[in-house]
Amino acid sequence: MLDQDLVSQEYFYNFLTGKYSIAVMRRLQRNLKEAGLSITSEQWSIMYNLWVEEGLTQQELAIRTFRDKPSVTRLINNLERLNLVIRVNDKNDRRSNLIYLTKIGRKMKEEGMKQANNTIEQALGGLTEDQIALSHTTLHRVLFNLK
Amino acid sequence: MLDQDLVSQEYFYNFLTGKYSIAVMRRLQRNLKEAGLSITSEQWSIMYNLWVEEGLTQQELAIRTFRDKPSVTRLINNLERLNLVIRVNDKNDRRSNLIYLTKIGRKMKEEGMKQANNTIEQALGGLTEDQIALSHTTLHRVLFNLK
DNA sequence: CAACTTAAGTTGCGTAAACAACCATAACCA
DNA sequence: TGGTTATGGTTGTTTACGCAACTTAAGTTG
Repeated sequence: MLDQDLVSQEYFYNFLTGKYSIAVMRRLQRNLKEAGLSITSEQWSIMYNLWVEEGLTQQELAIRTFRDKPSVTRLINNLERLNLVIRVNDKNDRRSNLIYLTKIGRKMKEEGMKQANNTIEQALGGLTEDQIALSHTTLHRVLFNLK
Repeated sequence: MLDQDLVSQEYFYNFLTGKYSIAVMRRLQRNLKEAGLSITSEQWSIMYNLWVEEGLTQQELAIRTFRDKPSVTRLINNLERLNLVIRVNDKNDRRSNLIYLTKIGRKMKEEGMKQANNTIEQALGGLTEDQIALSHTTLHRVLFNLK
């Protein structure tokens, strides 16, 4: 590869180093904070999945958030300390913890989703529906390729 | 927002929580490791910028990698410990450090870029040039919006 | 049913992140 | 020129990540 290509391919390398993602997550974090929600964007990703469906195992949360098991263990630890979720031992499979929201955690949904949608609007401003849909396809494929 | 929307909008929320980015960076990490390069994907992003242009300040590296100053300080610390880069105090502005590659760091370029390109190929496999180009436009806009 | 394998979760260790507070030097400007 | 402001970098604290090793419980199979 020639050196000139480095610059023209900059987009790829930005992608590789998570530049876009850093930008989005940082903005989400900021929006959450300004709305008075003291959770991180990583914690948000767990909460989001529980807002969609409660009673997931940590394993299932790991798959859905694309994080590894230790990361989920610790995110749940922190969320439990914040009184947003609780672990309930599964009676049918004593290895598993089922994760449920607390009242506080459930109440957080409205504002949490609002800030998420805010962030998305800020990120995608000026793009057409078509452009957004096409990127969807692309990113979906990336996830499929790397799974 | 209705609950059904949560699922159809999943793509946006994956984007928000860095799911795509985690996938790509994890793969880069793995490819680097398999090629015998013991650097993290974050360290790679610093090295990449230095392979393009040496003698950047930490400030400039922070901008180019979209990281904050403390993050760069510590990344440089670790890279210096690995003998891949050195800090050189700028004689014209004694506040600044200019970052240069060592011989080892320079020699790493070939394999480092190869693994990066590998990762990109793996991530974008099955996508057309057009699709890739369009996503480029979209992500570029996102960065512009959030900068 | 005992031995073996798989699965869910936790712990340890090293690295990286955000944010705030800080130090040193340079630039401004009145 | 002396005081203020801005800039480049570092340090401290809390949170998060990746990998490997480990524990405990289920499932499998001879």
